[in-house]
Amino acid sequence: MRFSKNKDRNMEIPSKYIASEVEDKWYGYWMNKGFFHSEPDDREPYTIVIPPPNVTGVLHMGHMLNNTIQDILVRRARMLGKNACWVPGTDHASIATEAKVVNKLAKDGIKKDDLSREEFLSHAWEWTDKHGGIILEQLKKLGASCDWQRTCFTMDEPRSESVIKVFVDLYNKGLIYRGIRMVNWDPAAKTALSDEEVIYKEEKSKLYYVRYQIEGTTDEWVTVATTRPETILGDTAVCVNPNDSRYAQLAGKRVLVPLVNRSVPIIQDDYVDIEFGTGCLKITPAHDANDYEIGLRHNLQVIDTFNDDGTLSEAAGMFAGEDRFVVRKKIVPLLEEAGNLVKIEEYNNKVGYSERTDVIIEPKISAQWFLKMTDLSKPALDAVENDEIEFHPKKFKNLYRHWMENVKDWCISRQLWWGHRIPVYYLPDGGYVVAETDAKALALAIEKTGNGSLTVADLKQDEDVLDTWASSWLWPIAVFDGINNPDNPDINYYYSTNDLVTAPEIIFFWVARMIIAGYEYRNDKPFKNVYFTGIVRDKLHRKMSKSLGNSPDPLDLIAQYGADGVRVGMLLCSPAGNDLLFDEALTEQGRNFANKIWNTFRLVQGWQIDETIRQPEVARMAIDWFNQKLSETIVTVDDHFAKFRISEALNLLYVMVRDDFSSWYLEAVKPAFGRPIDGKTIAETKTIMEKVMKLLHPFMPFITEEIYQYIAPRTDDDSIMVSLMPEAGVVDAALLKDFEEAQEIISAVRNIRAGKNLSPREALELQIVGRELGRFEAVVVKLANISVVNVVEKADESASSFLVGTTEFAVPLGERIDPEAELKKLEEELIYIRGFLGSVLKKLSNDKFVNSAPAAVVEAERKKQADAESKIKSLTDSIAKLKA
RNA sequence: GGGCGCUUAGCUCAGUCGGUUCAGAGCAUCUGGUUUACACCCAGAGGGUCGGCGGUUCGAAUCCGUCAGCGCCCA
Repeated sequence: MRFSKNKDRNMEIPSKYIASEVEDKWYGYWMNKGFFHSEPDDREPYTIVIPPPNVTGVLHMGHMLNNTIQDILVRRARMLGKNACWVPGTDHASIATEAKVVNKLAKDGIKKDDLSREEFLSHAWEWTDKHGGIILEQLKKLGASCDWQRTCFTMDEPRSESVIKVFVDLYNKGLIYRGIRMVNWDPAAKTALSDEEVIYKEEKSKLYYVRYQIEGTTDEWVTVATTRPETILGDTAVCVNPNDSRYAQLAGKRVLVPLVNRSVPIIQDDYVDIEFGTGCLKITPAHDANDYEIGLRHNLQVIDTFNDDGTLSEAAGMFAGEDRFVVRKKIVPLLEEAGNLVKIEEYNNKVGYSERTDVIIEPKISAQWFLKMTDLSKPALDAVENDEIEFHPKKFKNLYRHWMENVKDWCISRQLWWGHRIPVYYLPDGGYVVAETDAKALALAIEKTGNGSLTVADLKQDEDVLDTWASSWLWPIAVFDGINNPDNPDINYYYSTNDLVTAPEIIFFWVARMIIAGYEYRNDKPFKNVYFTGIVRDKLHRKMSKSLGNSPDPLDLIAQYGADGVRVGMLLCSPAGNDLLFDEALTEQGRNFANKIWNTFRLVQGWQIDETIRQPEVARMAIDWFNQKLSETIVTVDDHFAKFRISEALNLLYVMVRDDFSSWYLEAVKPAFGRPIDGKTIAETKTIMEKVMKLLHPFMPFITEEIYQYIAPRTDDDSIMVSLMPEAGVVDAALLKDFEEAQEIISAVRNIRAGKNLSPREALELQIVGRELGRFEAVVVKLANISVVNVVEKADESASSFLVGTTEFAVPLGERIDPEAELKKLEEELIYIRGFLGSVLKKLSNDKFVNSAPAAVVEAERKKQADAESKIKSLTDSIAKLKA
């Protein structure tokens, strides 16, 4: 069916722009025409891959900001004649999604532990199918010009295949290994977390001083300080600093662990801080990362006293099955009873919480899969260092360098079901093989064991899945299927991509790893520029969050202010790289701006046209000027975009539309009330308006399309979003300067009117002393409502005078002149200029300045001097005249 | 504790190479305005010791040092 965008051109245009009535119409039209879709061709490509939001997530303000910026970049690139492709998609978000599914099942009375892996996954897919993609539909409301035909999901088939293929490849390169490590254990999700997924919070807690009896004595003790008395049951040593003379005599002795009376050695290690607590540290290698390292150095026994769910295990010897925090409470009185508790102090420390489940992280010894990062990260570090990849703002380079130079191996396994299952297959008699598929694994197993009777059923695949980032780090490659088909036309054309827009909080999780993957798998950067947005906060600087309830619903905002209004509002408060303090007043400002634009259109559209009238001089001059102004604006906008100063580009256009276009240009060409406009001026005005709409289109796609379609007859395929941006002509700076002078004259005359309460309808005489007014005289005459411009040698005695540059102007006021006020005004100005002249003369009388400053600077000072002297002369003349 | 960054108008921020009448923008505030596109508007005004101190320089918001305050990252 053919989409109809024709409208009844005779209908009266409403005085207020109603966004909700046009936005869906144009989005539908763009979709229908396939304008968002890209295929490789001869044009230069411009590519962005979306930071994939959580598949079951909903749109929040951070997405709004991020995707607004991406859409602006993509729409602009498209209008610059590039083949623009913005690839959308979603992320499976292992932990977050699994947690949601577990909660949902719990509400239905189903425990995850009672389900098989397959049963659980079918629930998870059901959930994904139901909620997945909602967020992408929401992006359409924002106007996002994504190539929806290319929508990807990190767990769809090509992407899953890519992830597994990469795992096998890295394993075969010797970069993946299985290691026993202290990991951040989330006892609620029962999975390991990366360091980046742990949030440390300052907490009031207690420091317990506990004494351990020295073995073989009856009343000799050492006292340790600990925040975690429940871990005492896993102690396998007590440690002191070798330089601590207080404890020198303890070397080689043993102590008894309280309550369980286990005999453990007293060891010496530099790690112990002599100043902290008692200077004596208990060592629990299974439950503290530092203790674990010390344990390795001193060959200590490792006793894991916790279960995966955070309860104590049989190995603890007591409290088996009870929660760690319950045990902390219960163990204290027992220690006291046994005579081991010395004292308890209040203490502030930082406690790690899981980003996803918000439970306290338990350090835990665990077998995990790791990726060696040192060699892989080298090219990725270099690329950013030498600006092959540019960060905007630049300050993030430092952060990146610091992380990359201290990069740790990446723990890529997660004890979850929702995700890409690790392609490691354990053999019946020990050992394992790594392969993309069951069949390949079996073949490998047979080869490895020489046992031809093995079947798939004999292989046991690893239960764990891969960290979500282990799929999203391939995103810029995988969305073009560049892992599975490294030489396909899409990847060759679109990769590497141009810009990535994301948040600085995932610079390590995601950005750094994408760069690593890019060089490893394409030998090329994944993107040229990374633009880091700020965090959206409320006006009290608080991060927007569900729990605070301080985040507006983006869709409500769009309904209320229009997508264009919200986009403008977001950008107006988003300086590059800084957090933005969102305030609904800004979206209101955005809506008001849309309305302003709408009314300029109403004005232009409402004029009667008479082709027989000659074009007035004033209109011709205004058109000349505005075209220059447009060129100047385009040059500056280009520069802002080149530097990713998107907010500033919008600000410039905002001011240009409101002031230059509406207040100056349109007022200058506007025909007298009730009169028609000449054909030439209306045609040129519509051309100008069309250019202004194009410049605004990336920011405000809907209203600009509406006006573009309305202002001239269009073919069915003619849309502003696929039109070309206006180009800057040569800027005539002298002309712009002359117009500025005209603006100053007009403002000054208006000020005189305001001061004297003169009606704008009353035409006034304008005197100019000693020279002609210049090329914009007609504009001054019209906009200041001047009856006649007279070149005079001396201004009229009863005139109010003013200076523009060094030229004196005057408006004769006859009886209405107030000599007192006039005198006061002139004298104040004289004082200011004399002061200014003084500072200039001071510089010029300084030989050091004259001799060492560049000639141009000295020359400029001399010019200032001459101008000031000239001004002083005309001011003193005027003052003398008034006093006479 | 280590590292990085920030501090400019009431608020949020620009300010390029140290040099133009350079201390700026938007918002907010105040004053005036039902001019015929727009009160979701227009025309004006006020408001800053450029965090403090010291240094370099003919000249510093800009460069250096130092102190204070704030933020982020890492331990």
